Amino acid sequence: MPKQTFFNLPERKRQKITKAAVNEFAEYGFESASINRIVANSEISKGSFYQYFEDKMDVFHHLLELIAHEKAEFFKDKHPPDMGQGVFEYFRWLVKTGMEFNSSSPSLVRAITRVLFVEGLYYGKLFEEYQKKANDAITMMIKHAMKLGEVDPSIDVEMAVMVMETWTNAITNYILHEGMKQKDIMKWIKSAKTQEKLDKFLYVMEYGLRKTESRFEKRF
Amino acid sequence: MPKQTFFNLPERKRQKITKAAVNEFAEYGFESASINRIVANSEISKGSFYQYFEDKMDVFHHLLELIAHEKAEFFKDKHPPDMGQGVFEYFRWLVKTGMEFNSSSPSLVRAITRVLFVEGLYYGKLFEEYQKKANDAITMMIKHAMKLGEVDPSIDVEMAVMVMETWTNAITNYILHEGMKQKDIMKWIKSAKTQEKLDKFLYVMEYGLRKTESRFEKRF
DNA sequence: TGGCAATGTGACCTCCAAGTCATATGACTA
DNA sequence: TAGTCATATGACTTGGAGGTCACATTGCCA
Repeated sequence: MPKQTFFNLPERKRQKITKAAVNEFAEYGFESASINRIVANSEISKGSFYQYFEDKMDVFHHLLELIAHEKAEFFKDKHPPDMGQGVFEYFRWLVKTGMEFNSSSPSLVRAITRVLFVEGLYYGKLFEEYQKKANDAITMMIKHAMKLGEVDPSIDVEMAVMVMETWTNAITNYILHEGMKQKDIMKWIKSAKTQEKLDKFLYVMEYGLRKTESRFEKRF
Repeated sequence: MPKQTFFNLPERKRQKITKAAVNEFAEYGFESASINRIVANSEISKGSFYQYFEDKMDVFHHLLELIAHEKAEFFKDKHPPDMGQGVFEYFRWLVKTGMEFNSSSPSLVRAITRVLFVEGLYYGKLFEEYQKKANDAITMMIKHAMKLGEVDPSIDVEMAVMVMETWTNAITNYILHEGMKQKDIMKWIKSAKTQEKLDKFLYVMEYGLRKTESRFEKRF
């Protein structure tokens, strides 16, 4: 947690620092992020930085809190489909709405995912608790879907969770990577073409790659 | 490419250096790998290092050549199933045999995948050509499978390739991560339990997560 | 044995990182 | 106005990175 001094700062200054930190982590990841550069880009002195934050991890924590807050705000007035529609429909909504959120703060999301789910793979316990949070939510969803008989019962919960996480990550990476090239990323996300792409991703997750008689030509 | 001096070295010394480099990249990735540590762990002097290699990238290139060579050796006397068995059967064989290879040189594989497919995501053009090679092979396979009508035709080639790559990566990461905890990783890979796990991964890729009437209880 | 080319060495260079601290600034209070 | 306290500053310390180079050691051949 940043120190009180940081929260006493005028809004604009705080945002400038936050923005510089976001860009730094998004571009360099955690390990290679440089406090010197953050300081230079936010036009504060090195000494000030250490009056606001304990260290690099502390700034990153601030970003984690920020994204949690922003995500909550973003999802507050969105309405998920009824669970009666099925878990896959719910997950589809979740991913699509999640991507809209991502496109509303692409750098912040990129910074967080890069650190948590890419570097995090190798940093052991450092970021474990944050990864666990995402995991828990998906686990609950899967267990629910299993009870309803929507998920293939020959797949165990642990694996299904891993599949969904793998896909969420792959899609997020894909969207951020492609989206960064667009001039209006939100518009691009909402475009029919991108939405169709998302549908295809989720379709493959749901039905697999193999052509099977029963469902051929049902979609697209 | 390492300099000639490196190849003039006695086998044992060369192996010691290689081993130190492998461990360094496996543990720290490319960016954070330290030549000082490689030098210390291989018990050569800094000066010698620069007589053998141009720079950090040069050592890494050596590892890329090494893994290509070792992989070719490993696969030389393995026999893939007939293509008549179907592309998915072939892919299953490829992944399983690939995992056996991975367990025969886990640190080397970990070093390479970490750099190419994790850091590589963010380093732009640096490692592009190597990623492309893997891509091309899978693309060919998919196109072949499409012609034979094994892959769902509503999925385009590009996406199918991405799916297979995503899976190959996810499985490799999973296996290396879990496998590193085992005392005999090769034995663990070949165990019925692990093989079943691999089958399930590939089953999900092939048929998806959703329970569908037609194939329920056909497997496991 | 003497001489020379190839190989090996580590002190040293520059650069940049994280983190510290004596000092300056400026706003508010007695 | 004088005094006090929170805030701001950047020169400085330490440490480790990549890379260089003058010199030492080795091995081989005339």
